[in-house]
Amino acid sequence: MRRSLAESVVVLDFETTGLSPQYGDRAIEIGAVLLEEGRIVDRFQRLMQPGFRISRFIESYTGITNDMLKGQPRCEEVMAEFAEFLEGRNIVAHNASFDRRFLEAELKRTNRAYRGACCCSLLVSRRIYQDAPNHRLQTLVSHAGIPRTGRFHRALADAEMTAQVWLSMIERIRRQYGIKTIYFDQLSELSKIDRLYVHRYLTSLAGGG
DNA sequence: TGCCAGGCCCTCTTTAGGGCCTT
Repeated sequence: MRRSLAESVVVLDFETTGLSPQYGDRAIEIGAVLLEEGRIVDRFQRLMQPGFRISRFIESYTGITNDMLKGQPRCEEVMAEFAEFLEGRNIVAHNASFDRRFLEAELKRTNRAYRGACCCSLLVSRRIYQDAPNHRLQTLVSHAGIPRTGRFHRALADAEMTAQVWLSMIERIRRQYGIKTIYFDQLSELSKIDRLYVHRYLTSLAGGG
């Protein structure tokens, strides 16, 4: 894995027709922001046609309607464009296993593959915001005092707010442990360790050990 | 349509079950 700053990543979010690409679900919207040294420097947002009508539940859940999807490009076209935006950078997503499954499934249809690393803001938040009432994106935005940038469950708004939650967690670690520079792979490691050992792990980073 | 998938995480656990997250 290329060692990159934790604040220099692509934060990604998909809206989809359901929960499982293996059972035929497809992406209908992708939203992503490019973070460079803690600032949003680029954005990517596209609606796309999944090839079939979406359910009323998804229309209601996302606010994306079948009418809105008429005339939009097919997933394959959008994913080819997004692959250039991504350029092998590391990814952050809220419940990243979900977005990664769709990313890989949709890229595969264009004979591409994602080879970068992926870190889950949900898993990190369970360790950094152990005091939050729950770890849904909407709750964390409120818990961290982050302003809403749009409608929840739309891809770009969710990607932007996930990015702000991500930066907020990094800032909390910095402030609490006096760590100047945090790397992506260190937060990736943090997302896997037992919650009981979070303090010990971050203290070791602060000490350079 | 949202019971459906998959992975994490807790506990009444580890030879398991169920809640939390994502759409």
